[in-house]
Amino acid sequence: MARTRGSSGPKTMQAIREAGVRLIYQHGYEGMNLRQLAQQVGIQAGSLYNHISTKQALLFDLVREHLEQLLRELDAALAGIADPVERIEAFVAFHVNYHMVRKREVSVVNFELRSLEPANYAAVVALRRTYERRLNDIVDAGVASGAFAVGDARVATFAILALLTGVCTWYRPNGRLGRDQIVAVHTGLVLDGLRGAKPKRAARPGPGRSSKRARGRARR
Amino acid sequence: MARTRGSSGPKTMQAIREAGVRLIYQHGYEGMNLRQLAQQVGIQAGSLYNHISTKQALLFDLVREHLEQLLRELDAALAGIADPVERIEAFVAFHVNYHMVRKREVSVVNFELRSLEPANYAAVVALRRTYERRLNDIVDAGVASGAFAVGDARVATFAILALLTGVCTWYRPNGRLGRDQIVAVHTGLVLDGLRGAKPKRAARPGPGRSSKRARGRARR
Amino acid sequence: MARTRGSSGPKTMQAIREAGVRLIYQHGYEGMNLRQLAQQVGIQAGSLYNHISTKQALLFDLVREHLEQLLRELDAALAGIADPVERIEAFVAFHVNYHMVRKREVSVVNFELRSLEPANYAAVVALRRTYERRLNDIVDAGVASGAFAVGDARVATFAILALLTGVCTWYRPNGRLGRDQIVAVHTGLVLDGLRGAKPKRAARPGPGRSSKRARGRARR
Amino acid sequence: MARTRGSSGPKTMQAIREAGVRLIYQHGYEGMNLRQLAQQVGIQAGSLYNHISTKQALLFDLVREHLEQLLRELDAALAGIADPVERIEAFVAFHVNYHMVRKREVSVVNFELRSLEPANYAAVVALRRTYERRLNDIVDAGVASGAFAVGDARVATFAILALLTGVCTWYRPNGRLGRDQIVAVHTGLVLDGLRGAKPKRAARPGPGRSSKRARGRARR
DNA sequence: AATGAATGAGATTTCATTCAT
DNA sequence: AATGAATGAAATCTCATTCAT
Repeated sequence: MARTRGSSGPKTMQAIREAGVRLIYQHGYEGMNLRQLAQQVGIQAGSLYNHISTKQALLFDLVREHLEQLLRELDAALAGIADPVERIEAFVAFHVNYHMVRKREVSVVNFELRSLEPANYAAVVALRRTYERRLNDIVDAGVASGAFAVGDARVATFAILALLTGVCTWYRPNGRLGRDQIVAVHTGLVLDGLRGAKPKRAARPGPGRSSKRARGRARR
Repeated sequence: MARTRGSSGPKTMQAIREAGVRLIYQHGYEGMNLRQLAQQVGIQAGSLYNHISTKQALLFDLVREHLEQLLRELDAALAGIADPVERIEAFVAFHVNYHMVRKREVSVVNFELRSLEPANYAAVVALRRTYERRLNDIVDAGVASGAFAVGDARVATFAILALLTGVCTWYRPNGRLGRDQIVAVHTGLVLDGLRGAKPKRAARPGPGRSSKRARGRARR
Repeated sequence: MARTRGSSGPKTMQAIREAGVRLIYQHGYEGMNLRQLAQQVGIQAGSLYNHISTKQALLFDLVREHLEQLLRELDAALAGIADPVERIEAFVAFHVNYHMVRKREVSVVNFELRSLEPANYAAVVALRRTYERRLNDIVDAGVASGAFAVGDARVATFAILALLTGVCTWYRPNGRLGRDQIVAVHTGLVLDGLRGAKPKRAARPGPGRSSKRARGRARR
Repeated sequence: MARTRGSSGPKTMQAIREAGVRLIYQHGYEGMNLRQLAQQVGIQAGSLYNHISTKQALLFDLVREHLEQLLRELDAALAGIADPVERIEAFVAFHVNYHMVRKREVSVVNFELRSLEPANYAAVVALRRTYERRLNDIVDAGVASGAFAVGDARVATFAILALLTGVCTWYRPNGRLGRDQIVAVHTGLVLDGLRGAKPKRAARPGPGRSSKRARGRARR
């Protein structure tokens, strides 16, 4: 007899989360409204408040949970790897894959932080810093071991993150390149950047400013 | 003689533009409201409509004008340079500097497109594609000449743009590094990525400054 | 137990409709504002939007529903009557009574059509045409049977409608004449007009009725 | 040096009047806005105030002037005619022609009175009453002379006005009927109504359902 | 846990009117 | 007599949130 309409039971919260990410990704936090959200979940707007406390709390929840999961999965992906080059490779593979598979969640995390209230913002930025530090530590270790040569480790860290994160702005699941290829290309770019390139003309002084070698791929 | 109320004259539109970029940068398009904007300009909210037709039209205007200016300035920066390596160097220097100096305008262009109505969105994306094509063409030319070796020119183009554009998310005018240093670091990263790196231990010969850009310092 | 704030329940929509007709009658569609309307209903202006979608939609709703009801009631009033004279009598009685009893609704329907958006306007005009056609058909039937003699059935139709509808502009419930008397006067005027009058005092017995056609001109 | 844009000189006020009537006819007084009006005149909205004092004053002006002209022209049309029937004919011809030729002005006068402020409203209604009295007096005179037989002279007056005024709601300059024909038809209708019709074929046999209507009384 | 109707604050936009030039 | 930019009030509409049921 009971309730005839809309979603129900313990699945509702999950549905809210998923629709929330989707809508925030499409319209931004400010641009999303709770009536839309409720409609996608299949309930009335007022009913959302049986599951969330405020719109802001929903955003914070989504962002924090995804950052925590990101960190957990990163640590799992790096576990047991010691060599900086291999750790970088693992990091790139993990980060790029995660950003392709969960591009919506990631975009929300990256672009909607400004809508967080100060306290929430601080908590989230701390998590993000932790993630950045993982990469920064690898770069530092590689520099220390002589595997990498970078002008500035901090800038390099940001640059790598920007480079790798950029993938979630253009990746399409059925695009020209498969995920493995995209990972390979980015791994090549990052490692090349971290090692420093061999001067093109190397030891031979001649004018020949060129020499064709598809080395990025070759090295893979 | 002079008008007594509020701001006035031909400077109002310029003030609206500037305050608009500032506020959209801070709060996003949806998060900005016209009362704030009017207040920053020093007029009443309704008076904005002597200068703009709608809030949406203001966003479109700001985005389009900045993309057009970006293109004009890029073309000026590349004018007269033929060699792909030098063109890349010029591109990086221009792009990074522009993104440091006008980080707000750039952020608005990059993050607020989703708030454009379909027709406006299409127009803006076309402009952005034109800009991307400039870089893509340089990469292609470099590959053709043998100066570059990349796995996939299109992905490389996106990767470089993401890398370089990322700078506007963390750059602070009085930060640790000066603008020239940041440009140098990024030039190094991009050229290394495009050329393919020398395998790490390769017996790197002498100082061999490959080009007039300050890469030596960056890599050090 | 009961709700504490404002009006509520399924009666609100009805209250909106009634207050809407009243206010549009008084101030016109453009002249009415939703604050007034909400106040008369006993809710906040924003709460109206739990019941209507836009102000325009409210007008359309009111107009369409009243035209549909008008048609339904007319058809009920004419049901089972075959003779054109009797159908005219029934039409006049119905129309005049309706326009006296619901003069506000009728005025809204007649005067506020120009405020309807094109699509809504078209729908409403179609309904009104249907109503006009009912009268036109009766006139045609009377002309065919020889009961009526009119110069032009279409003009006569419009003239009768104007004549009968005019009553709603001056009728006051407690005026000098009762509703039955007003109906009787109009029935007389219409039938006289449709049959063609006997020249007053005529003095000439003959068949009289000078000519059923455009007598005005002839007399000129 | 002198003025380069827009209309000018003594013709501006006339242009405002004409555009004002047109726009009020189309959108109603409340629905018309002064920017539209200014645009049709070819000046800026602010410049209107060199010619009018307020929007309300413009409406009052338009309405009053047209009513005064209507009265003047009516009196000219009736001058020198003594016989009630001929006076009615003259009245009908004048009124219908005026309402066909100036349907916009007339509609404004008829439908926009509710937007007049009380003082203006009173002045205008007084003028309109004067006009109605002209017709009422003719009807009374005809009844006194035995030329007309109406149930109630006052109702008949309103009915005739409604009937004749209705023409301005459907008349189109290039319609099926010419102005003369329309005048003729209405003259016939009015005279028939005023005189009382001769029962169609007299001595109507049959069961005669006609009698439940209170017509006998009305015509008495 | 859901509904549906309400609140109240605030958003964008409109508009008559003013006024220095 | 015209302009163009301003005011300030008010309009329609949106939306997060509350709450009796």
